[in-house]
Amino acid sequence: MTRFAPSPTGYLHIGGLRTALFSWLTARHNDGKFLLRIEDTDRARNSEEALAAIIKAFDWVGLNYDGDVVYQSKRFDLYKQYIDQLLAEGKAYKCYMSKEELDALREAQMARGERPRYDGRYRDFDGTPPEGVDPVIRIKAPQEGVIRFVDGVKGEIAISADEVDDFIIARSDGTPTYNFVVAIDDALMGLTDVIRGDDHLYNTPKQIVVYNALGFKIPKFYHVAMINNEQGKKLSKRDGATDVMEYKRMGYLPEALLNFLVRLGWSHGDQEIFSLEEMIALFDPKDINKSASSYSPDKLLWLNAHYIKNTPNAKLAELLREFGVDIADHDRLEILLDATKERGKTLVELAEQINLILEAPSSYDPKAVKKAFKGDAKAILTDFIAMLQTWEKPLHLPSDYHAVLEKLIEEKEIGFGKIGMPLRVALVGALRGPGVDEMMAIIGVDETIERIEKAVATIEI
RNA sequence: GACCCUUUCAUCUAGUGGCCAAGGAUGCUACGUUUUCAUCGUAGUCACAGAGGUUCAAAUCCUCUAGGGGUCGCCA
Repeated sequence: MTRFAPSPTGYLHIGGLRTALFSWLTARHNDGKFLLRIEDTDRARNSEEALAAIIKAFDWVGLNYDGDVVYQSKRFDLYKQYIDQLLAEGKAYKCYMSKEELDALREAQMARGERPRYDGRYRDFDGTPPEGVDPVIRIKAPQEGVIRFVDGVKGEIAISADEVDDFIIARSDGTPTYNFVVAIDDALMGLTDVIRGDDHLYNTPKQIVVYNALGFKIPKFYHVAMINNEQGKKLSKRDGATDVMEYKRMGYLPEALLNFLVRLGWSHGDQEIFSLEEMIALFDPKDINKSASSYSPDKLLWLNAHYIKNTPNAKLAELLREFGVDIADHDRLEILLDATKERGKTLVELAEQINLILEAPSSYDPKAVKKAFKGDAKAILTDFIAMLQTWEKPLHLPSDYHAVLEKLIEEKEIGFGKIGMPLRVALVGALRGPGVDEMMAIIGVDETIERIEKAVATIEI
């Protein structure tokens, strides 16, 4: 039983998706459940749009969660019960310290070179509380010893008790705080494995304090190191997209993104390509790396190219709709995509490749013209048109067109390049792209002749 | 500033004391295939952060130093 617990303050971050993936894989590997919980206890910072964006991103990559989404904001009554319980048991207490006093205390501690923390002044307070102050509730953390736990990634972690102060579990307005509700929910939802970013490492001892105070069973923790940029610094928008949905817009396939992310901080021998099924079969959180990894988009691009090549054409045609290419009903769909899908590393590039063929060239690349439209190119192209027009066999497949070319070469006693190059430029305006046979088969004989005629008209001499 | 985590090619990583004068992948550079581009194939390029120890033997264990990251909120 695992979970992903984002706070709805922005889009789904690429790093967040990796943690979610690790959790999801752990659950699926063990035939367990994967739950989604929204950490929205801070009402001031949440937004509906952010929540919708996160769910949408989950949808896109295909990580399914079990049961209903849990909203912490709807469980305040539950948390209140536990606060009252701790208060009644003397495991928590009211603190009347003002924010100003707290700031002053922190500043003084910093000045002395200490780690700032609450000094426990109201821990055993039984005097008269100051007037007009709404108290916060603090939990009693152990005052000596060390808090230990075994992290599934990092190994044994021991944090001295005096690093953990009596932290606030309820604000002065009565709302509960993060470390308190996380521990309660993780326990109540029955989580066995908590996989999260290692920026939470220091929250763990705090949450253990809550587990112990409430008598809950402590789950197994896994703290996954962050993803940095190529320079090893914190990943920012300048290093490329951090919003998961941005990858969709850039033409990445979700399976490529997931394959890329799973190999960031995890590996299984030398294997690079993992289908979702293989990931589920092979993933074990104990194999997660301790150290931070750097984000480098090259490999993602390579993976994306790989997955595009291996996606069925019908599926590709459907995906391409979002990129302005509607070829689902094209009668040469198979030839078209077979010819182009090895040339586009993203759906955006693939769309460009397709348009290059489907749309008659509006101009001819000057360099290509110089190279191809010379010598007797004009005459050869003209001859080719004539042959196409009088060809008696059907012209459907690339091989049909190839036969015409063969005949031309034979009759004129020329090399393939003599016709290939100018023909290519006539068809697409440049010296690149799929084979001319394929391209002619895709656009058909009429369009082929039209394009060649148009090109011939531009050739001087 | 204090505390915690971390350190193998440019990047992702394999590696748990001898199989490692360190393997795979991406990138990059050649060459081959291709009428072109791409794909694909072959080859090359490139690393154990540094210094001390322990040991017959260390990338692997220990110590220190340095780099990087994280945390110190009535945020999550």
